[in-house]
Amino acid sequence: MDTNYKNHLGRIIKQQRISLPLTLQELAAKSNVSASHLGRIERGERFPSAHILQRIAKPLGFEEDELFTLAGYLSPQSPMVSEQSPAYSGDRLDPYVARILAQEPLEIQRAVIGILAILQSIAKSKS
Amino acid sequence: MDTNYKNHLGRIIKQQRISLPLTLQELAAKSNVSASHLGRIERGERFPSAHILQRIAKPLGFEEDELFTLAGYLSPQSPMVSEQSPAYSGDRLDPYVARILAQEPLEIQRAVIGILAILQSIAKSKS
DNA sequence: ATTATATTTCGCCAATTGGCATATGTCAAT
DNA sequence: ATTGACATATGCCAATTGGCGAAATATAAT
Repeated sequence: MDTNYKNHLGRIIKQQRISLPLTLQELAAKSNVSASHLGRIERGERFPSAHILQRIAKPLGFEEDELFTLAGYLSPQSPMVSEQSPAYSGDRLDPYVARILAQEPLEIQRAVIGILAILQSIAKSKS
Repeated sequence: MDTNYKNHLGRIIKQQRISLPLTLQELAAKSNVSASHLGRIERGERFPSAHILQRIAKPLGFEEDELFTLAGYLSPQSPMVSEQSPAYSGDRLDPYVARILAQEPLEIQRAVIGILAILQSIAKSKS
């Protein structure tokens, strides 16, 4: 069972791995980290050390500092998202979220927003 | 042991601590890392984990990513401050979608991605 | 010198990591 | 169904981390 709330990192890693797509063994081969360990990390039974994160970052398509930030090892100090569009200024869009969504075609991106709006209206009607 | 090999980091940390100046105990108090552990790190008997590095970075006057790089956890190439992430380069994230999502708290952003993943798996199972 | 006091190092130990080997699914084709 | 091939999960274990308290060493003051 998808246990705790606390396992953000494992879910992110797994999702990224699946989306490539890679099996645990393939990722293990590319990163020199045992598949069993990777599996435990994904389901939150182990917490990856910095060395492990460094090894799996590029094979997963992450920048090293990005993964470190997601793991909570690096504070999200990055001004990355505050690029061109001044519309971003106040609020922050999570780099990981942006990366996943950017892979989707435009209509999917918009559909996601639409679903979000529906869920919000539902939540609002209950309060 | 390798008393002079990878102990690069220990020397840097000790030198920085002395130059401030701080005692091991003072640094321990500021960083919530035991003085004994800090001492062993400085003389290369222990290798600091990412959590420890994160705790001692600011008290020592380092930037977090700076210390991580010195520790060999982060590759020297630091494009963080430059500008946009290369991860976005291939695919595009619609500015409108980005603006809407950026207004939501982080957990909502992540939840949206999670829902997207579920829908994708459902769609996949039908094809 | 001889205390007193601060600072560093050491001995021990619980907790965690991460690998290897093995077990348990999962799914296709025969 | 049975087999075989692959993917993921588990059992076990060596190695490391990091804290606490005590010993050792340095520093200061009388």
